[in-house]
Amino acid sequence: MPKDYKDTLNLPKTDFPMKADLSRREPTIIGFWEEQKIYEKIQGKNKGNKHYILHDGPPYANGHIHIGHALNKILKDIIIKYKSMEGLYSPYVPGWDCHGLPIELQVDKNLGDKKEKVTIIEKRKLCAEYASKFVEIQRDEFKRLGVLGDWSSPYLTMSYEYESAIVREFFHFVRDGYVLKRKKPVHWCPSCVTALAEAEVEYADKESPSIFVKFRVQSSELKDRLPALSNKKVFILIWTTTPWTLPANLALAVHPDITYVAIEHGNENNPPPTPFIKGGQGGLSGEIYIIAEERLDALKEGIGINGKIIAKVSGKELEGINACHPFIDRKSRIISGDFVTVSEGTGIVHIAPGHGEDDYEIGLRYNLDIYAPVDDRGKFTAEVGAGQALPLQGLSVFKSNEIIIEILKNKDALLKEEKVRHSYPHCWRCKKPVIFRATEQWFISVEHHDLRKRCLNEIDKVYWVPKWGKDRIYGMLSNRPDWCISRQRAWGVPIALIKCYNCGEFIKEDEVFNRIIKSFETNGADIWFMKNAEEFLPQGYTCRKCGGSSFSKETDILDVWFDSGVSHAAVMEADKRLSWPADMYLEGSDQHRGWFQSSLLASVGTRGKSPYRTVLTHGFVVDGQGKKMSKSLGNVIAPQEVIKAHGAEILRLWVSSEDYRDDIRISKEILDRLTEAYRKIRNTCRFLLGNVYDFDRRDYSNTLSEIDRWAMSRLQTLIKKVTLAYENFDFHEGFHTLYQFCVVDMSSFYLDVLKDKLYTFKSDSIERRGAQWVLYQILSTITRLMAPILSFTAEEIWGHITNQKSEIRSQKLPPLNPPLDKGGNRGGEESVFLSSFPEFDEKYFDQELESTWSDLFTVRNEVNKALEMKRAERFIGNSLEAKVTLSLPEKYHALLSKYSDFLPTFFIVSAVDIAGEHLDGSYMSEEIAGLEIKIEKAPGAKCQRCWNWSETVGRFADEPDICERCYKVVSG
RNA sequence: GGGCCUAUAGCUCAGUCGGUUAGAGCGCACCCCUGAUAAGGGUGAGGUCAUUGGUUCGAUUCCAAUUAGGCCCA
Repeated sequence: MPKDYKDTLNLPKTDFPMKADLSRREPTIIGFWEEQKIYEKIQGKNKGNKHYILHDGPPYANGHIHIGHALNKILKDIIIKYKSMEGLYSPYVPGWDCHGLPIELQVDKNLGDKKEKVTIIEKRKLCAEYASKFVEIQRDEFKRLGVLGDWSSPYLTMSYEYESAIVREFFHFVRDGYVLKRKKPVHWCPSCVTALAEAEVEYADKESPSIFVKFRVQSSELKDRLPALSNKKVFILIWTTTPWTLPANLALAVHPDITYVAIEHGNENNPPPTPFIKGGQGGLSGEIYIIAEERLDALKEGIGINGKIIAKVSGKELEGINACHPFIDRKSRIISGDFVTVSEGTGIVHIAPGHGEDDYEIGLRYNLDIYAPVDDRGKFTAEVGAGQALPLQGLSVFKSNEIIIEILKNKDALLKEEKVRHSYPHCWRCKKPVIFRATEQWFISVEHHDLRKRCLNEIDKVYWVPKWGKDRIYGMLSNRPDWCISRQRAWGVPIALIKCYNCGEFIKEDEVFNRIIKSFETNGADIWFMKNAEEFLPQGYTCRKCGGSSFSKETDILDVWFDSGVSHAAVMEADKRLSWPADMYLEGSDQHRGWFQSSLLASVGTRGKSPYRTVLTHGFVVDGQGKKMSKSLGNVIAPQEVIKAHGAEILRLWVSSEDYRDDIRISKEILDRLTEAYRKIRNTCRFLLGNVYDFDRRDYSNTLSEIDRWAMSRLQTLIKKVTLAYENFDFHEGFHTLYQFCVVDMSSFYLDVLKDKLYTFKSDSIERRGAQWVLYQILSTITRLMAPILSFTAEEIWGHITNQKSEIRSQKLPPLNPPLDKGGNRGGEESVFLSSFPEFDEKYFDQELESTWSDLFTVRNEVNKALEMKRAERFIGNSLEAKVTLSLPEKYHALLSKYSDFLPTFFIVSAVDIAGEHLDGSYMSEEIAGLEIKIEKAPGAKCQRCWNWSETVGRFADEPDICERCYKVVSG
């Protein structure tokens, strides 16, 4: 039994555990950050430095967080931590969106039958409580992700200050003339007598009439444009399933680019099969119908029209022609809209701007009246029929369908009638069909003072990541209608306007506005619902217009997008911790329509400038197949589950590893891969820690061997790449670069090669100390490079680096200071986040060295292949059993000869020879022409201490099992 | 149906301003080591660069269409 030399070696020592046990350890680290007030210390340290404000978009305070929230907050956290380590003042003030329908609905649901009895104030109180509850829950869930921020004082859109800021900003718009009241169709439940939000509408099957209606076109309208049709009975054909909207018909819409045909019904070559319709007078021979060409076949079959095409015309050419309303003495103009399709109907759409979304939009464009002669209970008003006697007044619209069909028949305007079953909106509460009906709503005009144009200009100045975000919001904003800001709801900030009871004039005086703002500031928006209108006015106030002295309050509330849209003013501008404008807004790509846009409008409208300099958007989280997550598909992955199974750190690593510009995938396999990657990084750091346990922390930078200088240069390259990745928000590139550094440069090469030196050399030898110095630099550097992403692990490692955690050290060593550890210990003893981000150091970067070594690696790879072949033959096991003989081509001969002493270490073999000629039985390289590699057993015997094979083993009588090199160490 | 976007190995990503056999790491297979050990090392097999057309001497790269998927609208 040979002597055991293990105790004479410097094997790695560390109490940094290999097993991360993240889900258990993470809460401890969060506790450490909280107790030590690390976030506050970061802010204190950077206060006064250049700002980098990332303004948090408020998530909705409803429900637990999902994986998309996690993605969003982690991305924000990575940026803020990076910027903070760079020395920028980058506070994180989280916020929540607290008002709005979903919360109100949930509260209604909880109230059940009691809902009708509670007052608005009581309900608002319940809503606030509900929102508070989820603010608490989400706050804990966000903190659990390792996100650092000012969690103790977030901004809430329902706080008094915020609510008063909302009305203040609203008044700003009012004062500048942006705000107007206008009719707009909304979903309306005639049975509950209330407006419904989209979320309150359920789609269910319903039977409706399906009718084809003729609109006569007078010859005079056609003379110039379509002379072929003049002097004939020409009709435009439309199809509808809501006959009751016909009294409100004001136009007919065609698609400008669709081809329409005029078909002469039942000409002599093609007599009509009469009677061919059920329940109508039908088409008469000789009548001409205009329909979309593509609908021709379907309509021949469906409604039996038949005949010769006598004209073809594009939609564009039809535009402007006036048709006659079938039963009201009114023109119905042909207009063109892109929403018209040929998928059903006739390719021509009946337009009632007061009763449809498209109809409304196109109606605005063509300046049509937003006409809806229907009251709150869904009954026709006296207005219906425009002065003509129609038997519709006071009749429910659903019941009037039959009568209207009867009228059409009598007027010979009905071409076909049948019933259809289709999906139709119903009220979620009473389950009855709803209608679309124009009601008075408040708007912010996007044309006033060129608001739209000014916003588009600002979009141009913002830096969009990824860059297509600009096109997206630009397109959306270019086409968006005026901003409808009123909601007929309880849970929100009221449109705090007061109107004269007598003349209807709204008060728009600063004095009144300021009183209201003040009142909201001290009492919250609830006060609006508690006091009379007069109480918000100065004593004895009279209407400036009519002198009236009684007033009423507007009771609609503001769209919640207005709430969050003014956060730039309510938070960034108002909060002492922040500043305006923000350097970054960072949200999912859905916010191009949402927050990015509402914030832009709110800011440009009142400040003339965009509230953000950079907008970064991420995609949505989808499953491993790229499909969206849904309960019904059963492919939902909750962040809470991932945290429980793997730890929040793995979630953070996931966020950093994927390209968030696109949709990002998550699956079991992805998480498994990341867990592996995590272990590799962790173990690399553990090995580094284990090998610097006895480092004396002196400066060895001037005594480095070439391989150490190579490692230092690679480290500089790493710093450069990772920093660039953070700067460009390409976190996944940073992750991949760091990971590959750990795997390729460190684990599989540098650390493997270094073991011999670290373990077997004299512990305080200059060679070993130099290597330790480098390992320390690497450890300190990569820990800080990973900190914004792998925050928990970086902090854990940092504790060991800075000596706080280590029980192994026998003596307290002096801390490392720059330049020994550049940036690592500038007040950063306590937390990695108080240290500085690593900086590229020109001094250690050596491009020439790296490129020389790149050639050496090419040869090394070939040697590995040769060794592997011999291993497969069972000729060798451990590579140290081998001696390598090289025959080299010209190009490599000089290079390798220069490194001949180093080559055994480099290849991790016991001996290397460079031969001048062809070698028998050698491996012939395919990579390098002329390279031959011969593998033989290394001469001598295996040294029991360093495991190298050497002919010097046995020369020392007192230590017969070890080599000369080891003998010197052991006996010295 | 419209706007914006995506598609490179099992996974996550590079790359090609159009030009010889398309890269990396992981995973996988096989092997070695047992002094990073629920670790470490080596070798290898994996891709018609979504499909189909077009431009070009030449396309994974440019263009168009299609398919699949995502967000926002309708």
